Amino acid sequence: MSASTKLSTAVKALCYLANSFPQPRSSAEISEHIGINASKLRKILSMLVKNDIVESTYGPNGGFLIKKKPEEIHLQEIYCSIEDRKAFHLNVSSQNEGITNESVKLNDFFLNLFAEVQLDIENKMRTINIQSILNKINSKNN
Amino acid sequence: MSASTKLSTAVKALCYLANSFPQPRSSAEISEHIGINASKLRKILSMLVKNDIVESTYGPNGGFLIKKKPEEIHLQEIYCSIEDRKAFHLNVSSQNEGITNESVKLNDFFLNLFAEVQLDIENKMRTINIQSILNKINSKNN
DNA sequence: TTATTTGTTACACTTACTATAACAAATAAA
DNA sequence: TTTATTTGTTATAGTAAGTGTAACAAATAA
Repeated sequence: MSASTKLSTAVKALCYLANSFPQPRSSAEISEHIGINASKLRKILSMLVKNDIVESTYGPNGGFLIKKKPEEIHLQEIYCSIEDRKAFHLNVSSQNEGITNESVKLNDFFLNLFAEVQLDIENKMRTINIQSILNKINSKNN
Repeated sequence: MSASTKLSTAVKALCYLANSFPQPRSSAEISEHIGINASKLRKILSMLVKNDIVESTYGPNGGFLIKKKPEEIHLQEIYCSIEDRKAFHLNVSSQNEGITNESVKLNDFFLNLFAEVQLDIENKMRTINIQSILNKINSKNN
């Protein structure tokens, strides 16, 4: 599952949980609502639980409950919770043996460039939160 | 080969060709210099040839020659030459059957967001050209 | 005619992804 | 205490994608 797909799945689940609050929803309910396998969804949600964005209760009438206010949950925070590798996964070819000094410098150049792009993306994601997404979704009524 | 690895490989080759001008270099020479398989390199360079960034001559003493001035070759142009899919490959989960209207709207939201990020990256890549990279590489003399 | 070089295809190998199943751990309700 | 339910995690079988290299036709200079 790609990083961006995971992110959009997490956001769909969080929007559903935000609208359901304070009613807990099981992985079965959520997965049916947003169209994804329940087991896969639990993997994603369990990471949101570890990062205190969502709380879970076991057993009958249990499920997942949103733990923070929608306007306090930013895309960046969600992304960091579900993905350990850096956003959007940029590589540089780096063979460490027998390459020229020029190649090493170019590798550094690209690592810096990709780090900058990374930071731009993170800053953009920080400006977006679940509440603003909900507003955007609801404002268009077609 | 990931998009970003391809890009850095192409740039390494172009820097080498810029410094070699007007001496053509064979794929064997370039691949040895930058540390990559010659066959793979030819695949990348053949795309630069099709986009008039590099020219190639067959036969003895043939090889690849840079065709434009280093300051006129932008990262964005290189990227478009070697990659058909959009930069950095962002996905949105989109099952078309049995999903809610809410999910559809969220998919649209993410497609728009990723398109914006895409544009930001492209604009950044347009500000960088081979000459500016060569300058940066040479300015640090460690 | 020969040697060389590009451009492209093929292929075997490995790695990664995907979707689902299965089940232990936890817990509410009966 | 027992049962039903739900999470969290592991396993697994199947598919897809990436990797590195080889092979060879097309082109061309010597």
